[in-house]
Amino acid sequence: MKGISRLARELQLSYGTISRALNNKSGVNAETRRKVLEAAERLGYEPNQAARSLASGRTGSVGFMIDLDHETAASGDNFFIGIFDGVQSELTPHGLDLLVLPCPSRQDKFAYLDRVVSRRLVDGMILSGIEPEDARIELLQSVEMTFVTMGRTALADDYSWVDLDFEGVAEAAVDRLVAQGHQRIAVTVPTEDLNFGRVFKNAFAAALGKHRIAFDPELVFQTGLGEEDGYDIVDQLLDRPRPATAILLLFEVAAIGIYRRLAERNLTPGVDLAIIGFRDEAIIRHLRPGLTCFDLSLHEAGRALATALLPQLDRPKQSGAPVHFKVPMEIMVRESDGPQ
Amino acid sequence: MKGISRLARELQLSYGTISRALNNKSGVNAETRRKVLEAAERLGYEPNQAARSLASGRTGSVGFMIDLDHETAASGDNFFIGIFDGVQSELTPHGLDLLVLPCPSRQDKFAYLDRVVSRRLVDGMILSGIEPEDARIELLQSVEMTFVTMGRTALADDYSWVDLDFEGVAEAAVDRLVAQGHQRIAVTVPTEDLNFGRVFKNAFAAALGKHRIAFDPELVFQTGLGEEDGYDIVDQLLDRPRPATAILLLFEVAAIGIYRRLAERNLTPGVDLAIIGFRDEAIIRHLRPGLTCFDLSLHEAGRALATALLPQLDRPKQSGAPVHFKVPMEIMVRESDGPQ
DNA sequence: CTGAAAGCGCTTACAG
DNA sequence: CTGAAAGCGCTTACAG
Repeated sequence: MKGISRLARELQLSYGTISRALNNKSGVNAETRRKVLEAAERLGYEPNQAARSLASGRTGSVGFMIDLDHETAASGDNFFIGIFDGVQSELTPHGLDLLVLPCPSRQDKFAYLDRVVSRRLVDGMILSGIEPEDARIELLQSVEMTFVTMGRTALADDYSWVDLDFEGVAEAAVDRLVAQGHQRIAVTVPTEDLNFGRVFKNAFAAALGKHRIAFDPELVFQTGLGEEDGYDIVDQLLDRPRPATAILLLFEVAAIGIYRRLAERNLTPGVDLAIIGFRDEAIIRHLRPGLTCFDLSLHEAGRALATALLPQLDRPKQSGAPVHFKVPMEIMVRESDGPQ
Repeated sequence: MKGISRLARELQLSYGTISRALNNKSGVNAETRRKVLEAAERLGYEPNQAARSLASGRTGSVGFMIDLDHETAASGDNFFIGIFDGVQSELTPHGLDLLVLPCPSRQDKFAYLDRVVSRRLVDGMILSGIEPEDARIELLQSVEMTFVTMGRTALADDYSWVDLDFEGVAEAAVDRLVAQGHQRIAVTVPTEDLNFGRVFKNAFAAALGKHRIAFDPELVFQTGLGEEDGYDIVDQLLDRPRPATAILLLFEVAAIGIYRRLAERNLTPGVDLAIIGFRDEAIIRHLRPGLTCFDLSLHEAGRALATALLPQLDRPKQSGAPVHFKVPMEIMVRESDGPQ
């Protein structure tokens, strides 16, 4: 005698009434509901999720797909931890669980997602590591599964996404550097086929354009995400006919490598090269002079993802207008970006 | 007409036969099986997981519970990414999925797990962030859910665990430092109530004992996991009646802070203070002089977790002897731990 | 080797 | 407001 039948016998009520009471459906006597809830609590009853899913067609959970691929994972670290927490904070009150679905590094992302979706493991999906043309989006659209992405594709229009405000970052950084007299501003973007590199580059070019500064492709460096990538770039920045006087980074730890190489060359950040970093993470806070970079709330990003997902989850199909939310990033001025 | 019934009509076979063919059960004609598999492939059939779970009592997935708590999460980052990949590599061939279950920072870990277990979301669990006395273990034992832990409790005997070889680390590091003339060796352990701090401290005391060096509690520093915690410790190490001459770390990034503070005091790692770090992560590889630390395979750790879990998953109850596996950590000698 | 049928533990129209 | 019953899509003894 297990599950709901145990409650039914204990309470002398039908399955239906118990189910309705437990699920907060209308049309249950308040006193009956109280009794059911009390008995459930007392007997430690939790509904069997498989049975519930099969009967209702809903799993009560949301999947968050991440890559276990090395390059992206390296930057992922604490990034996703913060996001997950934000997502949960919005999901839990709605009785929804978050299931993180790690796609093995060896496995094809599309095939992995296809299987998750076909097996009906979750009611909705959150995708990350978005590529400029990401087939996963069409997959989810074709099977009518509710989803939202962390990051956007090149044609970011007909679905909901949340992304960092790369445009805002590019503009704030360029505005500030130009105001300080810089004209030769370099940027780093990922070598990967990740779309945010493209977004950022475009935004950067636009920000330069606003100040009537020509965009120089030679000052765009496609690099990995590591500390060593920052290290390697310094000589390329400085030892050229027209050296860069400033650099804007998309990865946290690259700044550490830049500082190190500058130190080796007896140069000073903010004096010999203006540097603006990306996220204000613990790992870069010890740099001296302090690294000017951007503050953002991962928790807010997570909440935004859940918030975009929830209405669609409640009433699928009636999609409404897609949500496009850019998580604001606020510049934190320190000492690494002095005048030219 | 969906799911298995579509196949049934297409093939003119009963549900039972199709199910048996799909699930690789014995007693199906080879030709029949081939036809079923072909049709399933062609029609893109994937069994509904809820129905399958309800009927079979097995979910086909393994849960990996992680904390979203800040302190532990900070170190977690790439650590877990590597482990997940190792776990998957063993699970996938068995048709099992890995579901990462992030416990929100605000939520009680026991209650979170209790709910997961009661709802029968997974067939087996992997636990991390193990405390010296971790009630979650008794919970899983009492409901007879298969599990293995990443890390061990104080009484690590009647269940399977995989842990880093803290004993090996302590011994190798102490042996090496003592051989170089060090007698005043300090260590950092987590302030948290995480058991690995305890394990490491005991192993460290034992390693000292082997060399007949008294264990001095004043040289054990309970600190956070951050770079700044390393920074803060340097003065405490050196500005005391009998200064420490060496330090052994449990966290990767603490070394960065130690280097920084030493540089400020015009002291050199490996000359004025011997330092042995923990994991050989990208983030510490740029340190000069190079940080002596330990190499380990996260992938192997993940594989060990899955390997310990799989036999129990196949035949529950017939537990067999619990697996206790320590992931070897090999010392990588660089320049930060010179003679006294 | 294959089929018919019960059953897994819930939810949800449908009556009353 | 409550009960009786069908049904969600599979698996698995049980016959044959």
